Amino acid sequence: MAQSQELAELIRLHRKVAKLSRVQLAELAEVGKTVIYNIEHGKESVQLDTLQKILNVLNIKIVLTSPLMEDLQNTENEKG
Amino acid sequence: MAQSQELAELIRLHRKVAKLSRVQLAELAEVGKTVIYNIEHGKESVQLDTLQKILNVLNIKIVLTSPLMEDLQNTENEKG
DNA sequence: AAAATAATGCCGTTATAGCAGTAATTTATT
DNA sequence: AATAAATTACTGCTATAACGGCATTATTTT
Repeated sequence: MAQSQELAELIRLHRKVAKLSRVQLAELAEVGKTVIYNIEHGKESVQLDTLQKILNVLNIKIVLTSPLMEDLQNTENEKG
Repeated sequence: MAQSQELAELIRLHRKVAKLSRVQLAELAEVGKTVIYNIEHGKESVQLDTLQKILNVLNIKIVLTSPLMEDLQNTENEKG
């Protein structure tokens, strides 16, 4: 996934496009403003659930993929 | 993304398929075994970077998507 | 089936993520 | 261009994620 720097800019970009200040985003996401500050300053060490709250507000989805999951997906579709 | 329960089973499934014990996975991922134990027991509160280490070993990718990103992607491809 | 080996479960401790508050800086208003 | 308003930066504090160690349970070997 995104390196810390990328995550930082991803969040920042989405926040800016949404015309939100950090405090506003923090309030909407129901997290402290420090988290957003930290993330945007390249700190990769964020709780998954905290990040999720922020991503939800910004309409960003986390998708997990793997060869195994794709295989299972395919097998699922081939049944018949 | 996956709820905690789903993440738990996602990790467990991949670990099992890879024939790894928690301790082995922990060592490969260079994290404590407690983290894996916690995740597999449905604890959503995990550090992103810690989770990343585990997912790397299990060959699971985190992908972030959003309408905005897709728009930018499209605009990028339409240049010409 | 006993012994040995391995895996899982759980606990006390420690480092730190996330918190609210305040200072500094930037932007908007008159 | 002052003043006000808003945003960002930084700080000390607290709750807890992650750690290793030990106990328990499961699996394998003889």
